[in-house]
Amino acid sequence: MSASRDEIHILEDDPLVAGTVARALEEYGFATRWFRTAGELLAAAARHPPPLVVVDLGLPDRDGMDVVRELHQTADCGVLILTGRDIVSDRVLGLELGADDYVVKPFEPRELVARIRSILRRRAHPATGGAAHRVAVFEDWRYDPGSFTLIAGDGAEEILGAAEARLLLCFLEKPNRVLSREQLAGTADLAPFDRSIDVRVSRLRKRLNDDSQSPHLIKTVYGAGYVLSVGVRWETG
Amino acid sequence: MSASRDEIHILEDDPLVAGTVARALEEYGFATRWFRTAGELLAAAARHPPPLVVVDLGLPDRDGMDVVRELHQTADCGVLILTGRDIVSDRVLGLELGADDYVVKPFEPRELVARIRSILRRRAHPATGGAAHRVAVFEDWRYDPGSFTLIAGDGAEEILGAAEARLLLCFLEKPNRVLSREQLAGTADLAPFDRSIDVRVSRLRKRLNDDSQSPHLIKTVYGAGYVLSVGVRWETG
DNA sequence: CATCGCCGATACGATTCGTTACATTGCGCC
DNA sequence: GGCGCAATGTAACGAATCGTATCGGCGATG
Repeated sequence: MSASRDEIHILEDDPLVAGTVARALEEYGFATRWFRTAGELLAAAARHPPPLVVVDLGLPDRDGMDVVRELHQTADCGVLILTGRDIVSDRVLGLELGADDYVVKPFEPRELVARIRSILRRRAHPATGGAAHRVAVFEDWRYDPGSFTLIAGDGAEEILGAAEARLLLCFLEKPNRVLSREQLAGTADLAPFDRSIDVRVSRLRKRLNDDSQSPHLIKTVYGAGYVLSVGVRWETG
Repeated sequence: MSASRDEIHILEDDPLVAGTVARALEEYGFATRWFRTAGELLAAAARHPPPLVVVDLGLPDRDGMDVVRELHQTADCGVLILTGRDIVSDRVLGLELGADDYVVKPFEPRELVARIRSILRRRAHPATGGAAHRVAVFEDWRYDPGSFTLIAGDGAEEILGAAEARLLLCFLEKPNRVLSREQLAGTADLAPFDRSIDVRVSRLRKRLNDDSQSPHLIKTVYGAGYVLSVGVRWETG
C-alpha cells in the first residue's frame, strides 16, 4: 500500500503489451501497476498520484490524449506516452498537452528505462533540473566540480581557481588514461612550446601533496602527456 | 543584448545542419546562437548559461558526451542531444549523463520544437509556479526574499537594499555552485572591467560577517566568479 | 532645502595566474 | 658509462584578477 507511492502506473488495454512493459520496468527495479481503462487510472491517480504514468494512446474507453491532458491538470505526475501511433502531429500534440516524453513502439527496454529515469530525476530535483550533484572520490580526496571544492581526507576544504578546476576535472573524467596537453588545455591549437600546462600540473600536484619526483597520482608520460593513476568513484547525492 | 538570455545554443560542427536547426527554431520564435566547437560553447555557457543547448555528438575537438556531462555539472541548463548516432547504448548513456532528450536525425522540425518547448516548460515551471512565502535558512541566518529581511542568529533583523537582496537571492537559489559575474548581475553583457559585482559581494560579505581573507560563506573562485558554500533549506509558510 | 542611506565608479594594494628562464630528467647513440 | 638533445619541473617575475576604502550621484525623507 504505502509502496504504491513509488509504483509506476501503466495504462494499456492490450494485456500482452502491458506485460512486456511491466516486465521491462520491473527488471530495472521499478514497481508497476497495470490499469486497463482510463477511468480506473484517473480515479487511482486522483486519490494517490504515482510518480509516473506510461500511457498508450489507443484505448477502448477514451482517447489517450484526453487522459494526458487530464493527468497534467489534476494529478502532479510524470507522463510518458508509449504508443504505436508514429505520426508527427500526434507527437507534437502529446508533448504540448504536457507529456514528458513520447516513445514509439516497438520500444527498446533499456531506452525506455533511461527515459523514465530521466523524467523521475528531473521531478525529484526540480531546482537543479535533475542535475545529479556528483562528487568525485579518489584516494582520500573528494572533489565537487560544481563548486570547484577540493576536500582533503581530514576535512579541509579548498576552492580551486578556474584553471586548476578545469584541469582536475579533465583528469577525473578520464582516469588511468594518457591525456595530451591539448586535451588538458581544452583547445586544439597549443603553441609548440607552451609550458602553461606543465606549470598547472605542477601546482595541482603540490595541492594534492603529490611528489613530482615519484608522483603516485598524476604521472608524467614522457613525450605524450600526463595520467591520473588512481581509481575514481563518482558519488551522487 | 538582453535577448541573449533566451538564446538557444546549438553545438554542431556541420554548418549545413546548424543552419537547418537554427532556421527551424527561429521559425517558431526562438533566438539561436551557433557554436562550432565544444570549447567555445562551454566557455560561453559557463559565463552565462542559456536555457537550452542542442548538442551534436559527432564533434571534431571533443567527445559530445563529455560536453553533456560537463554542461550538466557546471552550467545549469537544459540539454537536448540531436545526432545521427542511432545506437541504443548511446541514447541510454546520453540520458543517464543528464540530457533531457535524445533526438535522432533526420529530425522533424515541429517535433524538435515540441520537445524543446516541453523541456523549457518543465524547467520554467517550478521557479515561477510557487508564489508561496518562502524563507531561506542557512547557517544561523534566515532570509525572507519577499521583504528583503535578513535575520541573524540572535534575532537582529536587517532590511537589505535592492541590489544586495538580488545578489543574496541569486546565491541562495544556487548554493554550492560557481556563479559567474554575469549570472550574479543578471545580465549577459557586463563591461569587461566592471567591478560592481565585486563591490556588492564585498558588502554582502560584511553584512554576513564573512571574513574575505578566509570566507566560509561566499568564496571567491579566481577567474570564474563566486560560490555560496553552505547548505540552504527553504521553509515555507 | 538639508540630510541620510544606498549604490556604482574609481583607485590602490593584495592575491593569483601565465610566462619565462633555468635546472633537472629521460632517452638515444656511440 | 658518457655525451647531446629534447622534454619536463618549478622558482621568479610581470600581468591579470580581486578586495575594499573612498567619493559622488541619486532618490527618499524630514
